[in-house]
Amino acid sequence: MNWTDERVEKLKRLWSEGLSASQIAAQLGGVSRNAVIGKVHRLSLPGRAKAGGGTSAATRPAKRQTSAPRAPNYASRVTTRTVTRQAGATLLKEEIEIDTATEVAYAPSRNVVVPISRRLTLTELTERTCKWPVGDPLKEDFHFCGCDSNEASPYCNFHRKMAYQPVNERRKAR
DNA sequence: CCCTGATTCGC
DNA sequence: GCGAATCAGG
Repeated sequence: MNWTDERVEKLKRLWSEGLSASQIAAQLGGVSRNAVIGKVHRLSLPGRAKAGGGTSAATRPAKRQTSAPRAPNYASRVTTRTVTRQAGATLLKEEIEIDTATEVAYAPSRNVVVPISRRLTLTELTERTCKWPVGDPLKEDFHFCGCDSNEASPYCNFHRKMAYQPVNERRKAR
């Protein structure tokens, strides 16, 4: 794969947006993260602040609403909470709005923790990321859960249950 | 072990 | 110019 003008432009754009080299490589396709870094240097693009060691890129805060089906006839309060966590390639710092009614609807078992989606695109999935699709594939917003899938399953703990458990198990558990 | 960017150097 | 290997760090 050679560096066409389009690919170079895309590289510049994504790099300036703060995506990591590996993420850019995934989106461009056909190149390694080393190739991306090498190209960045050759283009004399500004490196990441903090010379001499990998400072993680600042991932832009993505405020998203959890638009899940609302439980009817339930008074729903919306709480806002800020969550920060290091998730492998991505520093996630997002303000999330949680509809309490939605939480109940999707987490009927007291032991289940609803994961926060890493919002990965198809090319960013690895062998240990949850491949549960989120949203409408025809929409821009479409992404995959991307949480740690614990090696055995293609899904994370939560979505594995979603995938393999019949709906009626939720009733029984309660 | 996962990841990050930086540098080197044979091609 | 390119990028794998390597380094150095979180």
